[in-house]
Amino acid sequence: MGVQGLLPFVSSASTEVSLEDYRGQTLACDASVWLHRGAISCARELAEGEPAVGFLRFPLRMIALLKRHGVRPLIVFDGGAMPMKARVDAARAADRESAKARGEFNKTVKITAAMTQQLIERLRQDGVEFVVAPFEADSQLAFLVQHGHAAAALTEDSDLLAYRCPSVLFKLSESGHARRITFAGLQHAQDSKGQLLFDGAWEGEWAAWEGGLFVAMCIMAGCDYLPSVPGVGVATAHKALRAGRTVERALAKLHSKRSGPPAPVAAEAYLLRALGL
DNA sequence: ATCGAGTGGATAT
DNA sequence: TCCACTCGAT
Ligand SMILES: [Mn+2]
Repeated sequence: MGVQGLLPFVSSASTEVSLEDYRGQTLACDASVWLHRGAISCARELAEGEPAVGFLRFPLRMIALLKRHGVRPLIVFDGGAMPMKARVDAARAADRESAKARGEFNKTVKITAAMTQQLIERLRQDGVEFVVAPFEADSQLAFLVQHGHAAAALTEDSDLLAYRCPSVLFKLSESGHARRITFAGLQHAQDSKGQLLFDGAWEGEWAAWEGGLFVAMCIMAGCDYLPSVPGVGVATAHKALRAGRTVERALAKLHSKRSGPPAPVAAEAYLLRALGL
């Protein structure tokens, strides 16, 4: 899921880059999207339990693409299931079941531990480095970049920005080009009218976003771990935080303007605890 | 304007 | 594992 609507919201902060820009460097690669895309090529076989290895082709091709540009791939796999993500996991399992009933095999694709293990065996043979994250790959990718083990993360997941990953590459194409968003670059993100989103409204505004408001915005707009607040997306969360300048005042503002059923209390409690407030 | 639910898509020839 | 797009509701 990621943070719904976040990438379009901050797209002005993205720049076109080439893998050539990372020649001689390491990129931490999100294995899950590559595996899913690969699995589509043999979705029916996988759905019917037939032996299949075709799903390996796409990830191996992407690794070859990186190597061709002199980039060292560090493949990051999802590890254990996150207890807090059980709600989303259950919803996806139900979606897969109904898709199977309708014969839409593309939507039944589930990456199993056995499939992950097959790719890992190939990586071992090929001498490609990899790590298995304790839980989701998202936070592991951010960690690797934050600590200098990789120059950037290569993924499709907007959650990497919520995890404050310093540099993220999205939408890699066969030509070796991608869109890069750096966390620091968010300071210059603009709205459609050219106005800065996270700086310039008051003295030191960017420092406040960098120091926690941006993460709070992502959580308020909805994450996989909590039921989202109805009617609040990225834009509304951004406006409330900008007007309130603190999470507490932003939440109070949203409460006061709220119509309809009361907002879930649990989400707010978790948010405040997550932010240490 | 903004949200969110629904739909379609990612492969490969 | 995710995203982009459309469209009705608010
Ligand atoms: Mn994620």
